[in-house]
Amino acid sequence: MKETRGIPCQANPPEPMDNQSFKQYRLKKEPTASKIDFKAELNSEQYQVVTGGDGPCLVLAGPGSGKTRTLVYRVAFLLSQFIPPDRILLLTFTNKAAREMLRRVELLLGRYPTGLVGGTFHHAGNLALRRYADRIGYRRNFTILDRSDSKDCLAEVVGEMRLGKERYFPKADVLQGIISFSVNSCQDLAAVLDRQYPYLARFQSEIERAAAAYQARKLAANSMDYDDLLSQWNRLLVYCPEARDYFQDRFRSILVDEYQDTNRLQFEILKSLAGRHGNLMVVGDDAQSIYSFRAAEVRNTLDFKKFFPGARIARLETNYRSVPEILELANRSIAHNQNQFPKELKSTRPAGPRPVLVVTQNAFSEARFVAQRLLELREEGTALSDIAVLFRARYQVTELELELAARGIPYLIRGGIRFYEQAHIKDVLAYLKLLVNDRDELAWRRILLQLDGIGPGYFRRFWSRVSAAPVPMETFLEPDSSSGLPFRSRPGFAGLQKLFRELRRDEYAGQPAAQIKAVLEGDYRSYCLSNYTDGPERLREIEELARIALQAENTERFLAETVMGENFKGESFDGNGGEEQEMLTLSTIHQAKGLEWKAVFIISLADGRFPFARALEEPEGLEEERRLFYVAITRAKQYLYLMQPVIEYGWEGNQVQRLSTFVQELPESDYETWLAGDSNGSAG
DNA sequence: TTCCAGACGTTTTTT
DNA sequence: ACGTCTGGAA
Repeated sequence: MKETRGIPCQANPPEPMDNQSFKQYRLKKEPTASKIDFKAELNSEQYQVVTGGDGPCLVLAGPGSGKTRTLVYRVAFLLSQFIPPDRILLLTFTNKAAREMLRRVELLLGRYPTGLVGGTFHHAGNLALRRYADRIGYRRNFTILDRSDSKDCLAEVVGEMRLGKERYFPKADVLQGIISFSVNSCQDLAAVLDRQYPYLARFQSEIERAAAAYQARKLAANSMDYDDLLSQWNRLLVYCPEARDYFQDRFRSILVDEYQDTNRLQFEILKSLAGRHGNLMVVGDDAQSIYSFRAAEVRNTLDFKKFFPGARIARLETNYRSVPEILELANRSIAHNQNQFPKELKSTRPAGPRPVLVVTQNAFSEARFVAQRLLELREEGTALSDIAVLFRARYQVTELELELAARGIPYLIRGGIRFYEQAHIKDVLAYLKLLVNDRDELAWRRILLQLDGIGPGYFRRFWSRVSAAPVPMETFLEPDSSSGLPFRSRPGFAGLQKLFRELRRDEYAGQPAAQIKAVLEGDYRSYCLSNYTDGPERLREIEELARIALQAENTERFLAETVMGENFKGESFDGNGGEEQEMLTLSTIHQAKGLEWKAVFIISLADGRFPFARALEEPEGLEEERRLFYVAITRAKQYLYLMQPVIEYGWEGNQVQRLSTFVQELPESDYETWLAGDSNGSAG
């Protein structure tokens, strides 16, 4: 999978498209697409979409209407029309959705079509920038900052500018949110402050200065944050005609899944990419727009026709997934929203069981019920892998995790802390980052602060000297480069120099797995064991990381994919590491989008937990939460359990919680109600 | 300046 | 219960 995806990162300028090389693709590589009998395999709605002509097209698709399938078949159709795979761009929003999409392309065609670029917007942005970053002032070997890196960087900037001294000046977290929203929504900071942070408006000029300094800092470190992968890509398309021409020519067909989640910035990118030919097919469902906190613009969907005059609009309103009882519940729920395209979803499935509201005493009895019921379902023939438990926020699932662990039920948890965001993983990645980009200030910082006797102060001195050098790594490796650092740090510093001398030898070049091993064999193993109580476990994870790295093409690619979260299926390790093992899925609703299970439990359906209290502070908050509920319900094919814990086991004693608004507003005839039988809902 | 200990407040969703 | 912040000692 790794080597077949994406634009190769080559140093030379793009070659012109020539038909000769495309012919080879047609004849040798993609015979399968032309053999597909589209008419036989698709229903009439889907067929219209799949075989429709070029030009802009908006597909409004309800849940379970086979929209990803339609998109995948559209790709196959294009290939069968002799369009070479490398002239197709397939975009979506999350890694999860991207993986699913690409998996199905592969499944349908028998193999991944060589050259087809598919993945998240960030993935595509990364590839585009690897090719052209030098045109906008960066170098092509830039490294990528994850959320906490960029937060640290921002905190550093604020500290140096002495802005933090102002009372109530926003903390780095908040600042990052503001800046990120401004970038993604293409609004200037003043507008964002005005509309969403009026209480911070008095800091406007300071925030603007901090944002500018942050941007400059990243440029100097030759590193980009997640937002840069989009905004710099967009800059490239706007300011570099050569790059724009290249991408406009190269991608003669662009397909976007989960379009309702795109934001203004992504829209601008799409406009540039599809600007010349307009061959843009987007598929989405406004009722499933759940990323407004990331500046998703439902207007992109609602006003598609305005932006792309002459656009076709197609609808997929048949639902193949859920039994009518579940679909009925979903339709009733979403009808409470004002802002939407009303849709008439029809189920094709025969009648099934009614959804069930299960009232339990508290989160522990809720967990017990779920565990017990899912074992029964398994007895009745539903595979564990066909069951999911969905929740609004990560912390809501802890009681269930305990219960599952106690019963030895295997599960895969999605959402929450990501594998690559853990300290020990980031530590190791920092070494690799320096091998790729020795201007990466945050990587240097991370590594040097591990040394005894070096803190932020000494690091600053070190970096102001070394960053001025033409090649920071060379300067670092010079014998006297530790001058100015405290005596105590000298052994560690020398060890670090030795490690990097080793890592720069040819046999490590482009071999991230070998590099990771060398880092471990340096001082990191001891560091890990002496700093973390669960050191051995962390080491095991690092070895796992090395195993994954074996698959990577080179270090640069490995780092980018890892930081963008593409390398880990479940974002965390499961005990057995077996992919095919029968496992229950635990997932945030956000991450569950686009997936389906035979049986679905939605836990924590109490006001305040879901709808989530803090989300209601936003103006459109309740509607977005309801869309989230809608997404959750429509994941279920046959069995749907709505779980209500009555008593909140909180810090300030126990409190009775109201049933979630989203269930209350449904007619009681649409579901059954069960009272979970166990009375000893003790807090274990 | 670094580093440790203890207090504090805090808990969304993703790239 | 968990990372982040603060203050004080080395």
